[in-house]
Amino acid sequence: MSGFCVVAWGECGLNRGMTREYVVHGVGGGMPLRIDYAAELNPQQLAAVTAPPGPALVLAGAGSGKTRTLTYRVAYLIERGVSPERLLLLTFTNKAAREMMGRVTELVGSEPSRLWGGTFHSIGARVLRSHAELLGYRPDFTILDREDSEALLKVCVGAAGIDTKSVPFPKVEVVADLISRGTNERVGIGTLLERRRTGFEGMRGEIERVAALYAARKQAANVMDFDDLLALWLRLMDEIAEVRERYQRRFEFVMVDEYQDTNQIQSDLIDRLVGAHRHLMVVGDDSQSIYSWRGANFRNILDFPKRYPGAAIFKIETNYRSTPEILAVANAAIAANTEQFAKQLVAARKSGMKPALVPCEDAHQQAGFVAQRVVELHEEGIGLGGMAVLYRSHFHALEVQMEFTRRGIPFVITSGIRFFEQAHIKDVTAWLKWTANPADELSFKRMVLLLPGIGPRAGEKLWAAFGAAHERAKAEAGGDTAAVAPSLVAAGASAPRKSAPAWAQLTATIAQLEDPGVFGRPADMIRLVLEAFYEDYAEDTFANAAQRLEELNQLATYAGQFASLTDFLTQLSLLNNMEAEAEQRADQDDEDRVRLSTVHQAKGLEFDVVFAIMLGEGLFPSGRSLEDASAIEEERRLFYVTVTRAKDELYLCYPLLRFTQAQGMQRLMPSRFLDEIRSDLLEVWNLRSSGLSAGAWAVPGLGGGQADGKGEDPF
DNA sequence: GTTAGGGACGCCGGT
DNA sequence: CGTCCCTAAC
Repeated sequence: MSGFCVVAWGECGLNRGMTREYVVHGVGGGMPLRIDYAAELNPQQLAAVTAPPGPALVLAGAGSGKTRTLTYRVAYLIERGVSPERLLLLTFTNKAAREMMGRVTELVGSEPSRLWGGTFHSIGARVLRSHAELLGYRPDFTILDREDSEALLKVCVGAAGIDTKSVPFPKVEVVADLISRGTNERVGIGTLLERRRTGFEGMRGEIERVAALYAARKQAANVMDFDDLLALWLRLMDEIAEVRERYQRRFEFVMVDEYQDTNQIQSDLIDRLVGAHRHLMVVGDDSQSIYSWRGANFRNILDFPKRYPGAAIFKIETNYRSTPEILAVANAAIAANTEQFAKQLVAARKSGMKPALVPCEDAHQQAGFVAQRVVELHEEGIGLGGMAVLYRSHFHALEVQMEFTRRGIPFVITSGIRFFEQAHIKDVTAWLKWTANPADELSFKRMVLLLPGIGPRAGEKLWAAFGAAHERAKAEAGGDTAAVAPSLVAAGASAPRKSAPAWAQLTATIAQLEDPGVFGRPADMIRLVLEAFYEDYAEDTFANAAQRLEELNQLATYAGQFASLTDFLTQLSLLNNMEAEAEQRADQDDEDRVRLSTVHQAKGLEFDVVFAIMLGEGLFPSGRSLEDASAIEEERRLFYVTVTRAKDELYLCYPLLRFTQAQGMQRLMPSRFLDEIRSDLLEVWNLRSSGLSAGAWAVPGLGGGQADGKGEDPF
């Protein structure tokens, strides 16, 4: 060995007196740090990046280089001699994980392949694959999406003998939510019921019984839902000392991004992962906590210093992203919130355009304005990829979508319907899921219900018949690995007579899928299902069969990059549409399209120009939050996130009228968040009420329009 | 027992 | 506007 460098860190933090040595192989002794940290980071960032081991809280305001700090921290640790496999980098979204890993790769020069980085859920899946047996699962478990888990839960409500018609019982969605919240917040269902006062307090016992049945069913089917990826991971760490010690030893440095979005189970997981060594760095911004509805508790970040006594605290407050004008609006927007760390974002950039306040008559005029302005800005040389339209809810984008389509403005939308949750995608993947995990009852039923003449009833019978046949086959084979196709043939005896030809086709297809030459190659498996069965089925079933088949072909192409079936299926379950798309075209940068996105999905992104639309009371803040002070505070944080996405230009738009099918045309109050901004921080742009054409509005400072009606009260 | 068609209803957000 | 549930016909 040519040499190794030893890094000793002692005398620091709570590890006073404890000296650790890290060895990196294959580099010359005493290798100097390749990256000039002091030159590439500001003093606040540098302090965090070079922080001594031990607990550290980094409070990084919007646009202050949070990701930069975290990636440099990883690079720094690696350069200091910490082996990449000793690091764990947890993020909240797949997007953040991908970005972070990409930047680390760039910085360090080559991909630190043994560095573990990803979302809590994906890391959980990874850990559980290795230890599933310890929890009564097999390593080939499949993952339920929301739809699947609600379907299973529905079965459990029935199995619990609850007659939902004669007894008032919450809907499955509500039961699912209760179970999920209970898991994520680590509280009992009774507590949740009392907290919500929904009137179902008396149903506590029944709901708990359903929850227990649901857990048992999942285990029997060898499937996990999203929450299990966290809950079972934590159980593993809590109950099995060997596993706990193994991961605590392995991950000597744990880093967590977006810590303000962690919920109880996630912060417990973090505690369990770092154990006694406490080399934990968490990064976040309490003002950007926007996931309380799924149990995120920004108290986690507020209380971090209490939870980890002696934690070093770093504040990074220089904002490099936005103009001072935009930052002033951001600071004004968040000021009304009472519960937050005091912090002051300091602008680093020079002055720019004052953010625009754009009252519109209705959503249609608003869409016209956005489209028109996009075209103008594009002509001024701003790339379409640098522009975004942000909104509270998916359906707010409808008019803008139509207007962009009409005018031929290229855009990408983070669609409300998830690609992987569409019927045709789920139909085909059910075949793959079931061959990967023949215990998966839901996938089996989805698959067989596609056949003509087979409904829920026949599906149930076939499932039972298959189970019996397969048990026999396994016993005869003397193991656990009998092929499933022969058992399917046997089960076919209980299929309705008229479905016999289809059943023969299905068993033949499954036999082919099981063939070692095909099994485990997801792209080939998808194509096989398409050819053998689904193309015909789609033609007969869907009006837009051609489009759906095209999407399935795309799915096959996407699947081509996966070496194993399990990897592919896991990825399918954990990635949403947009992320999969982003992965697919990661190398092409033909991204010259305006982005239409919910604020939630735009978190962590930045754009030259941001159009925030539908800023009306009941839309943003959403109607459901109006009665609840803490919900309003969360909406306000969401608004803060919206504003801080903008680098150069920000347009705050709202319609004065809103059409709902329930109440027809209604007057809409502008969002309270707009009222909270001092009026001199914004420039009012008045659109002509007669509709839109080029230059139809006052464009302060751009000379593009006439200043007619400027300053006029829009009401 | 299955499927097709009509009527009611809801509509935040994401792993 | 689409989904879901219920009912009536195949």
